[in-house]
Amino acid sequence: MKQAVKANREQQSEEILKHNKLSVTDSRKFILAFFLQQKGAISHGDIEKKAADRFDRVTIYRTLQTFVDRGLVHTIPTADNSIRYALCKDDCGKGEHHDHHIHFICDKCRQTFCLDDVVTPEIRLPRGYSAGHVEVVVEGVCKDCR
Amino acid sequence: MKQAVKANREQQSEEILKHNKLSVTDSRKFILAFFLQQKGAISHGDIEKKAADRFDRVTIYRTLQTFVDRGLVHTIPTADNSIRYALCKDDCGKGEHHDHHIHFICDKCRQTFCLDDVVTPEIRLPRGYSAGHVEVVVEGVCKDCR
DNA sequence: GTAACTGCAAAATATTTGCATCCTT
DNA sequence: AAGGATGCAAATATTTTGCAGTTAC
Repeated sequence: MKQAVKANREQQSEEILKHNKLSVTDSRKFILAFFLQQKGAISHGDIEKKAADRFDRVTIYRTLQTFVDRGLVHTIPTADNSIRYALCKDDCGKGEHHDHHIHFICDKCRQTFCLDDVVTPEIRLPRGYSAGHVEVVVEGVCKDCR
Repeated sequence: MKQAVKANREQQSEEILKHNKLSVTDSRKFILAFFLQQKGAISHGDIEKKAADRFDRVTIYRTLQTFVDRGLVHTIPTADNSIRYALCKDDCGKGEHHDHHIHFICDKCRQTFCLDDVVTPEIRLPRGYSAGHVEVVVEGVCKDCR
């Protein structure tokens, strides 16, 4: 059963790659499957821990960059200089992300989640400013940790 | 006249340091005066460029850390792994920041501003989540660049 | 005088780049 | 076969740590 789930993720990864016109390689499949497996967002370090023996650190950098460039994955800014990455649910076009959900970082488990159902609020800016992307990051305690 | 303004910032820096029970040293005065002079938020690199010949890089790291710890300055997360720092307007207590303004990053000039008048909105979280700090970062074009 | 701060050296960590080789299409 | 992806080595950049000397109070 578990095998089946894993196999499913692998297949799903492959489809996502093809759909985005990226060549299907081991590292891309692996990293994408890891994203699918995770509930939350992951960092470069998380991937490295999981795959250090299988892929080069540099490959992970390049793969993540490719995913971000192609709109498969978006970054979540944090205050501690450790960028996290999460799968885009919608079809984000090349170079243009249009996720409008907020992000949640749990103070207890330190996991980062995309709250897909919570839409970023309208922000009223002072005269003269025009808004593009709005990023909301909430820190608190997640439903599993309370 | 310019001299007077500068001298004023120096004096102001000294007062802030004393008020926060920090010893008054050259590097702290300099960095604090730099914050006062800036409209926007600054990065470690900005300070280093300005003061590389006067202070050690390590001193800048430690000074910034001290300021954050003591609540003089808060950090602004960015998506490109380059933390920015800005003065706290309110009296933030040791270890506890309570700024509730949003941050704005200009796509043109790449400056980061604290929009002190724009209050962070209430966010309605899904059942089970409890919110602590809410960070809002808006990207767009600032009033000087449009 | 004492505790705290700084500079310097060095270690540890993180990220980027060039290039030869291998793999996907 | 051709272009793209990977691994490896090395260059760069960033951040942390230890310690000895200096400074603020």
